Amino acid sequence: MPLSSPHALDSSAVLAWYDLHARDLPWRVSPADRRTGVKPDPYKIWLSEVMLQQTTVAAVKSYFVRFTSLWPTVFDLANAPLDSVLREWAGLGYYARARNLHACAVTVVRDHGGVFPTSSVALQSLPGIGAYTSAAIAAICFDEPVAVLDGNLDRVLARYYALSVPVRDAKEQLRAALQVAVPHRAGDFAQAMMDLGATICAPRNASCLICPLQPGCMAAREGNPLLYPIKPAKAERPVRKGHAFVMLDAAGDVYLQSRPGKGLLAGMTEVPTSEWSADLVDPIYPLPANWRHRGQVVHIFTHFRLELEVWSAVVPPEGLDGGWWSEPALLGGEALPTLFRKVLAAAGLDG
DNA sequence: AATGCGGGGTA
DNA sequence: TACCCAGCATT
Repeated sequence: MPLSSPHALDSSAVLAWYDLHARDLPWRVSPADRRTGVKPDPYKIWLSEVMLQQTTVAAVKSYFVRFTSLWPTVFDLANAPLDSVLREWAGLGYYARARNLHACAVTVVRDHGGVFPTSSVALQSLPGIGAYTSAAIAAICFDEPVAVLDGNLDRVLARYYALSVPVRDAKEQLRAALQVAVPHRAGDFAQAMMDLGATICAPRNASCLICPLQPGCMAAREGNPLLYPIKPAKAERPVRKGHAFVMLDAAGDVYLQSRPGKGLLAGMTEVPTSEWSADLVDPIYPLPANWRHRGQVVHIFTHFRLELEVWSAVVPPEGLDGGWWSEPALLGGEALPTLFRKVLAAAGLDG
């Protein structure tokens, strides 16, 4: 399935569009500043790129500002306790990213004197930095002429070539087609293509009349660009059910514990729960008490839907092991993922 | 090559 | 509701 278009990908047209319409983002050096010699800070580009993995710009902005305020350099982040990094990451999702972020900072300080490697190949050996992120950092910070292929580019290129198969079945062909189009301004080109995908060639709206790539775009020529990219068959989302137990002591403090270091929500904070299974079984309470049903919480993960029945009770402070008691007013500072903030809210706590 | 891994914005 | 987002690590 060769890719074909009567026009090569016109990087000059894309750059000209970017010079006029670049998004203003907290981690970005504008094309105008870039031309005067301003260089992006690799630390901030790296941090933003990790946060942006499978995460929207809107969700990332406040986290990015918070992180750079707390830890302005890679040395600050490397010296921070992992626990505090996980706490600040809480709510952003994909928590392995936070662990890898900290591990990467430690590696850069210990093995590279606090200076990020400048090639995409070297960058990709660092924790949490894969094919996309290594290329993005190398292009944006150092103008390495490398193809930067993310979800936006998948969509833009699938439309440009009217790709008749799902993107995952033609990834390397798309990469090769993009690679030959990378211009001297490799960093601006990468950001331009992503901006184009985010604004003009969007998932549910394609503004072909103002698109700099329209002259060669096969999907635009066909007349229905939203037909692309072709979706692979979707698996349906199973349901898992269980119980969550919110325990309060006489002072009103709530019992919390840490999740295991691997797997779902690894290392994050939770309240005790039952096993999660396809069929709801009767609750087995952690302690005998006057348990009260406080309602149900529904939470959607990528690969399953979770329904938790929320129970609460006042319990004696002994008989529990491995966790700690937290004042309700301090819950905001705990590494609680959104699921357990919902559970606490159902039990009448702010979360 | 396929799977596990969050959460929110948006239509 | 369903989709999709500046993907990576593991198997």
